[in-house]
Amino acid sequence: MPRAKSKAVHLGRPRSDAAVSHAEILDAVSELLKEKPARDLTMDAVAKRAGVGKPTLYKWWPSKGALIMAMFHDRFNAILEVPEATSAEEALRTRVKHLVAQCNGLFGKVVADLIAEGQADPSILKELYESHIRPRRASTVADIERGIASGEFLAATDPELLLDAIVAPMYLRLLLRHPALTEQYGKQLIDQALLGIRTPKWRPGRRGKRDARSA
Amino acid sequence: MPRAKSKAVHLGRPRSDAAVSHAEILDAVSELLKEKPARDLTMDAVAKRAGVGKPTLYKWWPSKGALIMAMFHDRFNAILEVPEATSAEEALRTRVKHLVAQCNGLFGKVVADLIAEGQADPSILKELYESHIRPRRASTVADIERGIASGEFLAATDPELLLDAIVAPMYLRLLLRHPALTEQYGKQLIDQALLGIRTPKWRPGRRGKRDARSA
DNA sequence: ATTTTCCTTTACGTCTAGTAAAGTATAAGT
DNA sequence: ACTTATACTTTACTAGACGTAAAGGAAAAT
Repeated sequence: MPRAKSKAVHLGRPRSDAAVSHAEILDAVSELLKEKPARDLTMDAVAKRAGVGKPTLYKWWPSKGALIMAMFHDRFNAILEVPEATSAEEALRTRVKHLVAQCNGLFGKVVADLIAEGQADPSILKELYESHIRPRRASTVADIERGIASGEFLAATDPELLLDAIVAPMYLRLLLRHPALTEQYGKQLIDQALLGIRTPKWRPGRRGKRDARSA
Repeated sequence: MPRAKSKAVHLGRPRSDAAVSHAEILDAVSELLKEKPARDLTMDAVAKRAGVGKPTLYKWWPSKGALIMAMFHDRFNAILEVPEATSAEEALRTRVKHLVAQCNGLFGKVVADLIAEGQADPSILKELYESHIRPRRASTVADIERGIASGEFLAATDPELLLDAIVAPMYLRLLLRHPALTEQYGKQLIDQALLGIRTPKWRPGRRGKRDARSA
C-alpha cells in the first residue's frame, strides 16, 4: 500500500533537477536566437540542441512564445544599478548608454522578437510589459523624481512622459533597424529632452545631491 | 505561325484585368486582417475569399509579407495635407491627432503587423521605411523647418530629433498596446517636446491656440 | 473550329506545431 | 533481489500551412 503523499516521501522516480534541464533548454534557445529570428525557431531544433524531447518542452512551457519569454526572463532580468550620488542627468545618461549597448546585443534582438511575436499573442506583450518594462521604467522614473525633488529638473516635469520621449525613439530604431541605434543618438535624445526640463540655475554640488529647497 | 508580339496584337487569351483581381485580392487581405493578426493569415484564406487560386497570389507577390505590404501601400499611401497657413505648432498638432486616429484603426494594426513580420524578413522593414515612413517624416520635417524659418522654433532645433521624440512614443504604444494610445497622450507629447524648442517671444497669429496643460 | 495563351483548380511534398502512446530510468516497499 | 509506482524520453502521429507542379478550362486571334 503506498503511503499517503504527506511528507517528502514520494513513491516512484523523483522529479529530475529542473534547474539543470531548464538551464540547458534556455541555453539552447539563447544560442538558436543568436542565429535566427524567433519566427524561424522550431521546437524541434530547441529540443535537439538541448538534448531533450519535445514533450519535455511542452511540459514546462505552453508555447514557443512562453519559452522564449522564459529565456529572456532568466537571462536579462537585471536592472542597472545607478549610484545615487550622481545627478539625475548623469543617471539618465548612464542608463541610456547602457540601454544602447544592450539593444545592440542579443537583448535587443530578443526584445524585438518578443514584441513581434506579441502582435499575434497579446499575452506576450502583457508579460513583457509587466515583468520587464514596467520595473525598468519605475527605476528610471525614480531617478527623474529625484532630480525634480533636488531642483535639478523643473517641478512641472512629468517623469513618465520625459522617459517616453527619450527611450521610445531608441526602441523604435531597434524595431525598424534603420537608422542604426548609436550611442550618439541616445545622447542627442537626452540633450533635446532636457532642453525644456532642466532648471537653468541649478548647479550640481560635487556629490551631486543638494538639499531640496524649502519653499 | 504566331506573330511577333510587336504591337497590341497578341495571340491567345489576353491578360485578365489585373486592376480588378488585384483589388479583390487586396480587399480580401484587408478584411482578413481586420479579423486576425498577420501571423495567422493564410494564403489559402486570402485566395478563397478573393475567389482566386493560390498560384495567382504567388504569381504577383512572392510572399505573404509582400502581399500585406501591397495592400498597405494601396490603401494607406495618403499623406495628410496640412494647410501652410497655420503655425508649425498647429500643423504638428493636427498631424499628431490624425496619426492617433489612424493608429487606432486598421492602419495601426497593419503597421504593427508589418513591423512584426519584418523582424523575420528585413526587406519588409526596409520597404516600410523607405516607402511609407520616410516620406511622411519628410513632410512633417518640412513643417518643423518652416517653424524654424519663421522664428517660431529655436534655430538650434533638430527637426528629425524633435519628430522622433513626439512620434516614436506613439508607435511604441501602438506596438506594446499598453498603455492605450490616446489623443491626450499625443497632446502631452507635443507639449513636452516643444517646451525647450518654442521661442518665448514668438506670437502666433490669432489662429494660435493657447492651451492649458491637462494634468 | 483550332490554336495559343493565360488562369484556375486540384493535388502534392515538405515542414512545423502540438499530442498520444509506448518504452526506459529511478526511487520506495517487500 | 524483485515488484511497483512515478517521472521522463523517444518515437510516431495528426493537422495545418506553405509553396509548387501538373492538368484542365476560358478567352481571344486565326
